[in-house]
Amino acid sequence: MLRPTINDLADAAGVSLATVDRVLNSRPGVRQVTVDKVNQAVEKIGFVRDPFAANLARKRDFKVIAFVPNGDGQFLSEICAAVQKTAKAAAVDRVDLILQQFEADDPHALAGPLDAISSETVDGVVIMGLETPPLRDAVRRLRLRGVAAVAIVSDLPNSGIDYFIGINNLAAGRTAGALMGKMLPSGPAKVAVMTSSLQAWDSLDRRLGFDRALAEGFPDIEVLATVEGHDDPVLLDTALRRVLQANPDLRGIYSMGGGNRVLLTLLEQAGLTGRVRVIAHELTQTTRDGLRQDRIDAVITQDLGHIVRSAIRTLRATRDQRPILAEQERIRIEILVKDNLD
Amino acid sequence: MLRPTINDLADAAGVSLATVDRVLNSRPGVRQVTVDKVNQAVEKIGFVRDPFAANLARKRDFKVIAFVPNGDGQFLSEICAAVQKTAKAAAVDRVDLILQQFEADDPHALAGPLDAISSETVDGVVIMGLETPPLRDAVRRLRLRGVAAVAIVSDLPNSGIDYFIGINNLAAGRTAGALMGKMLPSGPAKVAVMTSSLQAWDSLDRRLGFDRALAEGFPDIEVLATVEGHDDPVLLDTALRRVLQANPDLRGIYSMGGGNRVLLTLLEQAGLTGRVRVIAHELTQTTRDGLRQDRIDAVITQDLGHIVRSAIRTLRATRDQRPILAEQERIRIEILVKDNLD
DNA sequence: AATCTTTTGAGGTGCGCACCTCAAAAATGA
DNA sequence: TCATTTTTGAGGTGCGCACCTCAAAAGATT
Repeated sequence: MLRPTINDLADAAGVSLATVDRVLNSRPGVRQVTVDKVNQAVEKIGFVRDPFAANLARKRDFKVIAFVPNGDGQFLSEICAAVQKTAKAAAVDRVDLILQQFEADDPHALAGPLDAISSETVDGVVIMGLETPPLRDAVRRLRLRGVAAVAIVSDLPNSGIDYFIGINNLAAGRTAGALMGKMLPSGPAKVAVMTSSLQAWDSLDRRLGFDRALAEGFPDIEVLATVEGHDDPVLLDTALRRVLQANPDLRGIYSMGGGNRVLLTLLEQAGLTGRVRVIAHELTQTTRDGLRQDRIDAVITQDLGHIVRSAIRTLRATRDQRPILAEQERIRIEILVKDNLD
Repeated sequence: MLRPTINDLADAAGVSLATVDRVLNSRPGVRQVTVDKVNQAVEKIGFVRDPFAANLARKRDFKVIAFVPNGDGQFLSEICAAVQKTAKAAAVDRVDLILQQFEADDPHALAGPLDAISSETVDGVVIMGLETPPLRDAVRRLRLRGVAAVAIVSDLPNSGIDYFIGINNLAAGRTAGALMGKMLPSGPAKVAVMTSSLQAWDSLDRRLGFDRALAEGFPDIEVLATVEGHDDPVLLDTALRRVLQANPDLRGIYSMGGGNRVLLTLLEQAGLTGRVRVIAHELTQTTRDGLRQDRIDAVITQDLGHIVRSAIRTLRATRDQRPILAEQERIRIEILVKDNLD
């Protein structure tokens, strides 16, 4: 008997197939004694439910909605592209993945649609969003209604989500810090840090990690105050110019969020390309080109395709009550240089 | 009709279910006209076979044998561990993965078992091995017998395998070179390269890539001749000592294969830890500890778990005649520093 | 036109499981 | 003890597909 079936299980437990079914699918009307008997038999013969056959019999697809904020950042576009690509490929596996965008600025723009979701029609949701009280409460209600939920990219620690799929941003910042330290010649040096708030998911953690790694390993390096662009290219340009002028001895820049296009243009104009170490976040068209053209030294990124696929697998495992392969679902903090780009 | 079934397909094609079955499973006795009719209907209604239901009906598991050379290197142990871990997890998906080791030194040790494999009992094989004429021919015969085959870690370019799952070692070497260059202060410097032949899969490519990246981006850096340990700790120790003595101004070491334990011990004894940049390959206990203890600056590695899982998925997709998600199966050249280790 | 061959259709069975109904058995209460 | 409730069993159906058999229809050959 290579793989015990429910029939084998019924025999082993000394009960009927109907009872086995009741226990396996936690249907009511079974005494605890009998439940235990079946569960013991499960252990004894090593029964593992075939999820494929189960879902086939259930005759239902696995429906998932992915919520991604709208906006014109390249990073968001990449996320959406990853979702749509995964949706296409996952259709074969009876997964119905739908991308739904929401107004990023309005904290209720996501809560509303979430409240409209019923466990009758949707099995799970993937959420990319910053935790706000309305969102937190909406996710909690959603979970209570029996809908599985995972957060991607940015954690929702107090929302009662099932899992967070993404990188540890403190560690990402540390990684950038360690790299920056190793790439600068020993001795005193100044390093700038920039971000553009909205896209700068978890910039605080990244900054903290960056500072810590440098303080621990490279105490001679001075990290300037964070330059914030607030998603405004002009504003960012002005702020960056000021920093460059005030610090002619600047040796490195850590770009934690968007605004890389502005940064690279400015560095080029200032004749600093190649003379200032640049570490940026997320692989986008700009950062990819930046690496290729030796205008960026390293990019810290996460595999968005992996994140989305992992989110789907995790949601599905949750519903099928299957274990999760932690190793497979772990999102790595990737370091990209010109040569390991593709 | 959310997902057309073979019944819908039969209707759309204007033929019977039996004929649809004959066409889909390429059974004989169908006129070309009819075949075309069915295939056109497939396109028209967008029929996609449900691989789960198909395999359920086929009532057969997916049997795979993974061939890994024996030996006492840490890298090989990691591979074996990854195979066994995957085997356990894949059992749920009706995949029967078996690890089979072979004598690495004997070119026929792998060819023999491969010749013994029949497509009746085995669906696919995963091979980690260096290409030799006997192996190449054995793999070719295997493929002719209808058994799918993928190579992992090291490519078998002339063996007619279905896919290679692993990194491009030239690019890996380039990556190491770029990192080394960026981590050394500008100006002239000497860098050593070491390997320990047997475990040093594709060391030639790595060396080549390393040299190229440095020559292109950091022409001031001089790369010394490769130190070879031939899997002998004493020999390696002696050779390394000689290099260190002859080059007191050595600033970096690129370890392409095994022997990292010897290297790190030696550097520690020579008081060079932290003064010489060290880039090593493959994440093992030694390199992991080395990173943690700041004795290694960076490790170039590949996710072995990913490789094995990818190999299984690829073999399965091949048998089920499903498309392969290139993006998902791509193995990345990972750069690890202390802070993005886990 | 008669025979032979190739092609097609109709129908059934089972993979492992979910889900349903109805009756029988067991446990519980009065 | 009998009536009531709870628990269990027996049996069936269908998910989408593979695979099998046998007969009918369509072509090809003489």
